[in-house]
Amino acid sequence: MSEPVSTESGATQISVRLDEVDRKILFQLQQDASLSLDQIAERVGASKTPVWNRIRKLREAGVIRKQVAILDPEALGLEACFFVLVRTSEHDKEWAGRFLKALRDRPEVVEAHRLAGDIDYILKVQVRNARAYDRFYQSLISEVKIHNVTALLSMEEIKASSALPIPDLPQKGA
Amino acid sequence: MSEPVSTESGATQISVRLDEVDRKILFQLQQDASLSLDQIAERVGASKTPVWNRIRKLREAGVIRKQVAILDPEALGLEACFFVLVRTSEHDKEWAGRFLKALRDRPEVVEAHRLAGDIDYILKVQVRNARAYDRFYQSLISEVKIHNVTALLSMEEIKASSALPIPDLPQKGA
DNA sequence: GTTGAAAGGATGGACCT
DNA sequence: AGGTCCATCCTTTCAAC
Repeated sequence: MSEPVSTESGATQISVRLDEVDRKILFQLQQDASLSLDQIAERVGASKTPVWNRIRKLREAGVIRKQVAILDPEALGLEACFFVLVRTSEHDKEWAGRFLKALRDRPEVVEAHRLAGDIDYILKVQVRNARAYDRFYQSLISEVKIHNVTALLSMEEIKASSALPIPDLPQKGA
Repeated sequence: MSEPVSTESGATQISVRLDEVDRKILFQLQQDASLSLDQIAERVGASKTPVWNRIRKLREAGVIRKQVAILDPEALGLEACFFVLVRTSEHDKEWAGRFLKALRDRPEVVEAHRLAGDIDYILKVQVRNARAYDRFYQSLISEVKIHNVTALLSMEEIKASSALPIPDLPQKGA
């Protein structure tokens, strides 16, 4: 028995070394996580047990965060998608905390990043229509003070990939 | 009861009527698609078979698109995320086709939208570092002519939800 | 909508290469 | 280390109520 490697759920392992097989497994799981072990094993050219052990380790190491269903926004009636560029004059901690909470509390904010440069934040907001966006916007600015907002309306989703690019293995002996 | 609607894999159903139970199921599956039927049934307050039938229908109707593993970008060494605002002078079909192909061919382009307004496109690009972004950028502009590019560097992912807001689902605190 | 039964997949052990 | 076989448990799937 080896001692259990304590890998907490939140712990991000920076230096996870992935070999070719790991990357193939991740590639498959990013495409379709409903595949059976057998199918994955076949596609990566290995057999069940080692594949299963690798998946388990990748989960424990936090490389695989979770497994989710991807829904169709249009089927849910969410036909409007906005990217919102936010500039603020206030940069104190207290403001940032309230802004953050305001974003977290609103499910229509699907993504939010703090940026470098003169634009402070970018949000991705998924709503039913322009009116719903305006309600969101009014509600947000009434909760936190924002200096300047630019909304970019998406006309067409050209590409939407939940799959991250999996980096190439550093070639040893190259 | 309605006649079976012919739902091809790609066909987007605009008018899918979802009841409370459907929405609860979708809510759960967006959070964690690795839950067993039993667990989902318990959480939505129904029992196995009807839940199973609903999930099946939601899949057939295209509301549930797929099931994927979500990976941790940092664990993969993808520590830089850029939002790229693209303006172009060329708006002909041929250019758009080549631009689209260029985006589709590059896995580091995780998301791309065509916009209304004076910015024509927004891209989300996930790469290892600034140098990798520059390589991407040089490669892209050498392939297609682009009038103006602004890159916004993410300093911090404040919120990243693969979950869409499901209309009319009572949020906690209501 | 509920129960339960049969089929198939996941998990992990033992053992071999 | 990975591969094979296997045994057990859990889940999905679907028939019957």
